[in-house]
Amino acid sequence: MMVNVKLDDFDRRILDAVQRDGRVTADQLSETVGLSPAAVQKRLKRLRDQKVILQDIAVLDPQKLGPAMTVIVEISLERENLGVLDQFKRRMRETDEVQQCYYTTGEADFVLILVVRDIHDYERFTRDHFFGNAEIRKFKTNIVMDTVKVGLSVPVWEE
Amino acid sequence: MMVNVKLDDFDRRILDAVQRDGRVTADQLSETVGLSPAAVQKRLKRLRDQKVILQDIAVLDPQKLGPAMTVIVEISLERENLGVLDQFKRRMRETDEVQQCYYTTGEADFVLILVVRDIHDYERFTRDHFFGNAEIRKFKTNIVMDTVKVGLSVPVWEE
DNA sequence: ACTGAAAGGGTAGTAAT
DNA sequence: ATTACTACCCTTTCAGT
Repeated sequence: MMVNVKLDDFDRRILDAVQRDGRVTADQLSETVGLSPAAVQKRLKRLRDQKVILQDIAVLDPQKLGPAMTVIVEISLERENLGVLDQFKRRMRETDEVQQCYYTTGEADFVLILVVRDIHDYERFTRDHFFGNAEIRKFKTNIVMDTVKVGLSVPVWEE
Repeated sequence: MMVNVKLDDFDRRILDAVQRDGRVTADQLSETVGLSPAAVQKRLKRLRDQKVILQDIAVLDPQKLGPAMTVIVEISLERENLGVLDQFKRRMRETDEVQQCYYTTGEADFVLILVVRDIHDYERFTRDHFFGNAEIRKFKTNIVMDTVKVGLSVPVWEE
């Protein structure tokens, strides 16, 4: 379960760089962080092994793949027992249209970020996943008009 | 503003693969898509030039970087005029804690996904960005207890 | 049909990591 | 040593005549 990973400032600088651009070479990185290319590569390998770097991915433009719409949905469940919760989570993880899913406190139990083709596609989604599901008490839909900022970047804080 | 990029099934298979794992080699890709490594690379270059692939990034585990908390905030503005909107958007783009920002229809005007250190850090954020801002009518906070699914993956539809 | 241009794949050699 | 990049050549397609 090793949650305790200690990172120094070199690690932080590397992480800050690769989360902005994962294609920077160790050579370029060596200059910005102040280590040799080989040292940078060793650290990168360690950071991946330790799952500080979870994955390296390409970010696509949804629009370019065809008509696309982002929808944010807040869901309240009927009653929260573990079985229902886990089943719902599993289903969200398995569903392609679900880009992100958060289990939250507050008004909503879940917040989903979906990418669907159009409003009809979303209507179909609600039929398949919400109306057909007795556990869902209500849900609230927010259509995204402007994706102001997207990313998965995390502040790399100084200690 | 050439939005029209036509993609064939080869492109789709490449995109589907790299958005899951951006570190697959052209060699490996060549097998899964059925082209030569060089052809795959040429397509990757084109897809990046055409901004179908927007960026290649490393995804970090926020927890591993120190204490971290994800918060989803729904914001309603006082009155929506273009100046206020644009200024707010710009500010969100510039703020490190703001991982994602969406301008939406529905109950909320904006939905933010923040990554902060702890609840006190969030309190400071609200003071700096919400209470000090006369344009913000109200905001609703959802603390994330479980990040069920994260990613920026998009369905790569068949035509 | 014939030709020439354009697009895209493969091979192979070179540079980078 | 492995992987990425690229220059070169070949095939297919399609436009214009």
